[in-house]
Amino acid sequence: MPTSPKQALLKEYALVAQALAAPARLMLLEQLAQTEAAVETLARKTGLTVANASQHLQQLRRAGLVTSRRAGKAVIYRLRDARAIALMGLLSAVAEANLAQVTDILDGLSGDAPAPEPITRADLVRRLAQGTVTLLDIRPEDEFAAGHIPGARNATLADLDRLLPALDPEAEIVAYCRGPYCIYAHQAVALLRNRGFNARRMDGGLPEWRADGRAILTGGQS
Amino acid sequence: MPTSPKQALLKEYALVAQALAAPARLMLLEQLAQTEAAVETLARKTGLTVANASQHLQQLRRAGLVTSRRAGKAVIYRLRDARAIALMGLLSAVAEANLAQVTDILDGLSGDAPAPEPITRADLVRRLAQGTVTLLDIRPEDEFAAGHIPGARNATLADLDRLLPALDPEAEIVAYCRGPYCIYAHQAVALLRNRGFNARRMDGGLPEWRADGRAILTGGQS
DNA sequence: TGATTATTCAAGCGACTGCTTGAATCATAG
DNA sequence: CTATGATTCAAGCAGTCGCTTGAATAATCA
Repeated sequence: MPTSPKQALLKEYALVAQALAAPARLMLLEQLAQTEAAVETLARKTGLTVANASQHLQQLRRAGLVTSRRAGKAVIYRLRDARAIALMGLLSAVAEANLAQVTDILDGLSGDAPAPEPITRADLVRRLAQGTVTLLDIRPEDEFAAGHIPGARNATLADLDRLLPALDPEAEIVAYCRGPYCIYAHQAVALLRNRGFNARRMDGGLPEWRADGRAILTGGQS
Repeated sequence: MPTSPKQALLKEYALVAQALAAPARLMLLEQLAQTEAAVETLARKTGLTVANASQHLQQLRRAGLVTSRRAGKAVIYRLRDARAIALMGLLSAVAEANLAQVTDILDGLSGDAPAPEPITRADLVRRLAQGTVTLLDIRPEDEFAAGHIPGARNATLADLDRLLPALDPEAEIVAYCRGPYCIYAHQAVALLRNRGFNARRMDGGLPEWRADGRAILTGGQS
């Protein structure tokens, strides 16, 4: 018998979940959430071999999470729609809520003192309008150039110490990075708080900000 | 070196996705979204062997999606929180939006004419208050008894033909069942429309209704 | 206590995954 | 057309997954 429609449906749903079930593919999705990219670029950023990345990307495409198009000799992959971002976010939310392991890892990042609650994106907008907050984008320069929150200043973790003297010690500092799987912002906040600054994370990363339909600024260093 | 925190995090996230990556576990989650239950009950409802169901349930527990408690000689499993339902819903939403296969299967269920858009839960509430709609719960009687939407009438697919004469041919009929993975409501709507009734599905199933915080009626046949 | 019922454990199997390697394909540039 | 660069395909290997089977635990009941 030709397998019931119910079984066929469940198999398709499982296929989507399966696409999210490998760390390598989560890394690729995280990168793709920043901006579309060619296979070779993605392979380099994630540390995978090109052939391996290609295979993972094809699996993501089969699951309907990404699409690809040819551009000259390169093939550009991109997220299919914002739902993929929502799925990634929910996945990490479930993991953080229900897996003791995850909270341990994240707490470990923030050193001795517990990190404060992240600021919501809506609140951040208000604070930015008031000018009562310094916003840091903790991602590599090329990702910052591909799009960032207006008013944000780019800094990698390595840069951060050098940047400290230029920061207003009175203003609150908000850091963000790639999104749910990215720990740069966690680490930046920990470092800043160690130095005595009043720092916290933004809830979500740039992909979530973009998914909200909020303004994005494209182009070089700010 | 003790694997970077980043890798460790991704592995945990992947673990959650992996738990959703097998049709058998999706079936179990669908059942658990109706009501908590013992291993043997779940095994019978899903057609799995008891040992197999037990192993799947343990995997779900490791992923933080369900919890268990002992009750006499039985072990009762239940969803850990509403996030699991959200995750299941999003998974099916992505699959339906991005996988041609899925839409083919679902369209195949509804016969010749395409099915109308489902009614939102908020709209349904309004229509129920006005009394301009007949609500059908297309699930087995025991699940209906464990909780259903107030005002709903229980009917399995097999019952449905017998029930037809009692239905108001003028009123619109709305059907719902277990949730995102359940096709009973699809099938019921197709059957009713074939018979000339004005029928459509409710968006989501009982678990989503419950997750909204809406009223649930518990107890026997209505 | 021993018998019963519900669940879990442990071992084994066939199938599938993720990764590597090396060759094949495809589009552009000379 | 051939050469080059980017990607994909194909084969192979170690490791994991899902399922089955039969035994081992737990909690109740007579």
